[in-house]
Amino acid sequence: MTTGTRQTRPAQPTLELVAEAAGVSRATVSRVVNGSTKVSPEIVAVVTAAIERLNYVPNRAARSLASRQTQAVALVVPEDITRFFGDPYFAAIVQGITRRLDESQYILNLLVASSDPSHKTMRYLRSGNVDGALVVSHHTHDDFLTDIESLIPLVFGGRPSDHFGPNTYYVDVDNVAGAQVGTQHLLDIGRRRLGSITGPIDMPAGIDRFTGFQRTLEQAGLSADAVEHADFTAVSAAAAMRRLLERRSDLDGLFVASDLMATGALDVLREQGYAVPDDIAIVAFDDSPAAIGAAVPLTTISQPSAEMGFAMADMLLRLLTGDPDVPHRNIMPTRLIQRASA
Amino acid sequence: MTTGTRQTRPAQPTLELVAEAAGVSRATVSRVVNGSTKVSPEIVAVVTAAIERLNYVPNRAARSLASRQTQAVALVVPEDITRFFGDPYFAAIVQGITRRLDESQYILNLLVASSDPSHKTMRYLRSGNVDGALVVSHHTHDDFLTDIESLIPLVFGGRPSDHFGPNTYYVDVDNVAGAQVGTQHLLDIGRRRLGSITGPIDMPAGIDRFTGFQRTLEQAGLSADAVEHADFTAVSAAAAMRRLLERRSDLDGLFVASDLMATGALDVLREQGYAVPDDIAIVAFDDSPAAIGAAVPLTTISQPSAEMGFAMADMLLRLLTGDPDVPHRNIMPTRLIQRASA
DNA sequence: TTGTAAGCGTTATCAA
DNA sequence: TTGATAACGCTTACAA
Repeated sequence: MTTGTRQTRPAQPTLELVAEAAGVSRATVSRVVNGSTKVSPEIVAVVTAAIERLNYVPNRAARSLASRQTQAVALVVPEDITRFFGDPYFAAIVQGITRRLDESQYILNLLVASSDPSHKTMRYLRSGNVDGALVVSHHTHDDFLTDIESLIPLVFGGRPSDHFGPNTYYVDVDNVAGAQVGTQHLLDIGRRRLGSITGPIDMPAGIDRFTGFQRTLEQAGLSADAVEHADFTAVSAAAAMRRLLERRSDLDGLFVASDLMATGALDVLREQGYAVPDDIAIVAFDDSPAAIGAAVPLTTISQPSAEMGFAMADMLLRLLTGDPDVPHRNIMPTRLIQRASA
Repeated sequence: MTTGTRQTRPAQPTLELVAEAAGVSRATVSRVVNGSTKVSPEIVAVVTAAIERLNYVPNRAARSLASRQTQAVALVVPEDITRFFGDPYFAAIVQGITRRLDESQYILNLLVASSDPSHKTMRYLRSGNVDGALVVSHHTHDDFLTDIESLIPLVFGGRPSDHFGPNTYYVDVDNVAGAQVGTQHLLDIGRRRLGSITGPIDMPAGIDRFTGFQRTLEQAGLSADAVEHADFTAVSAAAAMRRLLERRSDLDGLFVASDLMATGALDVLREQGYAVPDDIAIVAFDDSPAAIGAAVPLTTISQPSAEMGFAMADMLLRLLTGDPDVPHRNIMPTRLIQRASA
């Protein structure tokens, strides 16, 4: 074959063909393919043989058109690719999701898009491509999903914004409580001049962890004004760290809303000659691989990211079976993991 | 609505409905939706209005059943999720691919699976889910794709194994030449006792980079037996580094087949008290973010990973249009990037 | 238990 | 330029 010869691609065998080869009707083949019990063993054998021989695989478009099901679910991530790949948190979530999905017939379609998500993603979800969707890293202004909610089941990773009603399904941790434990740990080891680098204030996880920090300091009668906001990236956290040090060079403790951000903060601290934890102790959040791999292994609030992904997928799958007793929320535990940074 | 009330989900409007609302035939609506020029402006206006009003979105299953096209392509990655997320190389590739695909109508379906790939992945590809596929991180034993090749266009990232004919499409760099440049650099800065940590020997990229290393040493009349194989992960590279040091504690230069692996090697070297580059100089491969972020910024062979992803997608898209002049290979340039490690 | 036949929501081929 | 009408490949009542 020479370059550019447009290849004639052999058509895949159809149900029709298998039926003919096996000497039965299309309906019977369909029953065999779908594992119906109401087919005699002999016929099953004949049909199965024909399927093998012809190397038959059902056409998904036809199948989903007829059955009104796709056997696929989407994972919607309203972030750009760089953030998606850059934060180990997502890796853990996806891992958990696929672990659950692998035991099912469902396949996963990844929709990672911050740019124009309202359009392409919406279209995708509304075109009947998937039976349901998982949503992580949800921002409060991402209200384009509210319409989708009435079309297909949605499960959120992290409490969704208030655009969504109280009947929304989600898996989360108690971010406020987690942040309180983390901040308290800094107090417990004797730190009193605490600062925080927060997540984005347009995300519940960002807000809640900040709230936990504030609340703990209030209760201790300390000021909580050494705060800078960032967006869960290392770069933004580094910038926040610089701003923080400019305002308050006397900090002795820092609560950072994610491990990845803590690595960014660490870089700046090292660069400016601060020792961690001696000068400044750090407690982070996530307990992702980034925590262990950090220049100073991070004391951090562990959340079971992979298990959360698993639970999300499980919740969605139950929803898809029409299970009437799926609880709307699943709040999973956090715990303090002590390492070198605090 | 109470917990568990099975929600009645509104059906999406169909072509039929739009046609009725606009007072035209289904065929005409279809023409408008697909941007046919042969529709009078007035009718276009009427139909468009009806589409807007009803919030119509075409059903993809029906469309692809009728048109025998899916407007989707797959990215097949025969690795497990952990490796996929762990190596910045994949992030760059995916970024390049989506950059190209975003300018098109096509959507991307990610198939990341090392376990039982022959089954689930095959089935997916053969079920008519996608019009074509991109394959990266291809192992020589991954011969399950050979059947697929006759069904849909395939474009490989990296030269595929010999299971595939000479008419296979792929985007690659000259790994042998790149490795030669890297190894030569170590010689140029006066190192003479060189070792290498290679990629997996079941991957062309692994083999070729090793070949480049060997060839350079041969030409210099030096021995190339201080070699350990790893699998492109940091962990495997760390183990390889330990084995290497056990055999040869007098190395003064090291060529490592990827940045990620170099970070694993660096950890071991630091742990065992070797200074980089003073005791041992290192040249790596990829020029991914891992190279800059490494404990010692890495001198490395840069390959244009994102551009390669872009080129792969572009090649596939051209193939899908039936373009008769798509070249079978696109070999992109590498170059040496000097940083601190050598 | 098996077969017949009517959809599923599009596109595409003809006529008009 | 527009409209019938027949596919596309499968599932699913309904009959037999």
